[in-house]
Amino acid sequence: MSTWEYLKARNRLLQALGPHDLDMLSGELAPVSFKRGEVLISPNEPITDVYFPTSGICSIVALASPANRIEAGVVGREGLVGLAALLSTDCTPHQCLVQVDGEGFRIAADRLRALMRLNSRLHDVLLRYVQVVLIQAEQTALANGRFSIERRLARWILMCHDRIEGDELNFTHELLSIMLGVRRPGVTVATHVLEGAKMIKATRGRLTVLSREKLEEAAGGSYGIPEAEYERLIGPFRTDRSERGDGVAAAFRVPRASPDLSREIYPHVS
Amino acid sequence: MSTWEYLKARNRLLQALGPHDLDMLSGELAPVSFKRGEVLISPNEPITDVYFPTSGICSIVALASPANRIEAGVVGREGLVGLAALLSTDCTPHQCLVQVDGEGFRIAADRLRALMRLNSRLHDVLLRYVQVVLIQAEQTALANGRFSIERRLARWILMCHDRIEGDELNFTHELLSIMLGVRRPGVTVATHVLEGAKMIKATRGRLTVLSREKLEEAAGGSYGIPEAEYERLIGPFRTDRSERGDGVAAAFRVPRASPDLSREIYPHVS
DNA sequence: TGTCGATAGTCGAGTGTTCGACAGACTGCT
DNA sequence: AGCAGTCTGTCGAACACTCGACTATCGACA
Repeated sequence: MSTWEYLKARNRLLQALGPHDLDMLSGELAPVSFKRGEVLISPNEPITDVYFPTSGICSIVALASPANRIEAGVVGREGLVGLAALLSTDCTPHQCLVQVDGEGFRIAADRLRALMRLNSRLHDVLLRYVQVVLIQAEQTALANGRFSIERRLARWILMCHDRIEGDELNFTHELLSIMLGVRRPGVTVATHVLEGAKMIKATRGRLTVLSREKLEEAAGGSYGIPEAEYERLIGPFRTDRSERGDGVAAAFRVPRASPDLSREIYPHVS
Repeated sequence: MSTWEYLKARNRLLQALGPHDLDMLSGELAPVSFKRGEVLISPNEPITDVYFPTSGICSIVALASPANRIEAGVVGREGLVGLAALLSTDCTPHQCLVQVDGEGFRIAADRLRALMRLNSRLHDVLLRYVQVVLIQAEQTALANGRFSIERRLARWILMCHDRIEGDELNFTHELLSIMLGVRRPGVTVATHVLEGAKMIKATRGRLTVLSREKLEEAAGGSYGIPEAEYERLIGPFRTDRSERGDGVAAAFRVPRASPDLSREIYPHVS
């Protein structure tokens, strides 16, 4: 099995297919990389490709007007970008943009649809993921309506932390404020509270997670439901920080996608 | 064609299938009626049946705890209840309950899934509806995060008005406050503003729409995107108040589902 | 080493919403 | 006609968040 094959299975949806069904898809998948700020899906423009990230984070941004926008969902290596293409649709009014640099695989939307018709395992896994995204959006509606900035910030940090390796998130308050749909100084204040409680450490443009447990408490129930649903329907969700093989079957153990960060997180590897 | 056949096509998804594909489904559909307060889908309980309403309104309620809940979506005769069943899933953490009495048709979830595999038209229409619901949830996240009670109330009234016949909605402020996720007196105040601007008339437990145009203005861009997506992907959306046949092909013109309201809205029928 | 742009922190005033509590008004029932 | 329960309207205080404006700080680069 080539290095590409290993890397493909870093995306948890592709991993969930298992070796046999992934094989079927494999020829269609082309490696890509994502840069922060890149727009993967533009509102009301045809979706030609679907992306399966193996690292990095993308945001689904709902917008009513350019000034009125808010994040409605987060996608990382557990998911895919271009969901509308699975739903017999060619485009969507929302946007999907890259928040954290990463890599992944691209497949032509019409090819993926064709394969879904042929392969029921693929069909099932991807539709289950749709269910998770739907629940994530609904939970975001709940959080936005009923939780304070502080709790929503804790929730957001947890959701991003689930999708990265290591504990460092490179986000400015400005960016956070856009995603949460609040004012920038509001984020500054909320950050201080979380920092004061030793949940995170914040430095200029960077945010380090110190205690997930405390953050989950701070999120006050706004975090966890879509994540649990993912685990129930698809499989293990978070980036595992304690083990090497990510809990993947031996045949699917993969080298790290970002070797430059490797020493920091897994000091004794390589 | 029997009266049941006419009634089935009152659901806009079934209507969108067209006579031929609806025929395929028809034997599986059993008539049901919904009463306000009924819970059609309970959190984390198996979804055995999917419902296609022909009248009435249901809410998709997102909840983190019994006290923390908010409406994340609205379903009427344009949609279906039990979406998770289409997504290779047996249950969902959210709730679906009846807000306005109505009628519709029930089909066993596994039968519907089987038919979706056989009939690509059915498959497409239903997945497109999933896309609309997803966008609705994302827009709700946006509205909850960035719009005032007043705008959200206007949005909510419009969404319900789209799904009923006539202009009267029987909702208490208490109920509205739960759906919008705000305090009850907040709804009272917002109602007064809309009433003062002659957008609605409010009496005890009842709310009459006077001007959709003004309401759409008051909603300030928070209304319309999922509705437009529905029309683009599936077909006409709103309950048409100006015509008799609802714009449906002659073969699908139907008698009203709720004969008791009939005279009020269609005075010369029957 | 100094400059400059980007990021973070702070302030007082104003607004929208909650909170707790209660008073009034409508409606169905007896 | 009277009562009970539900629904609506209102109050002052507290709070969360916004708004506009400004300052402080960091860090890259000259």
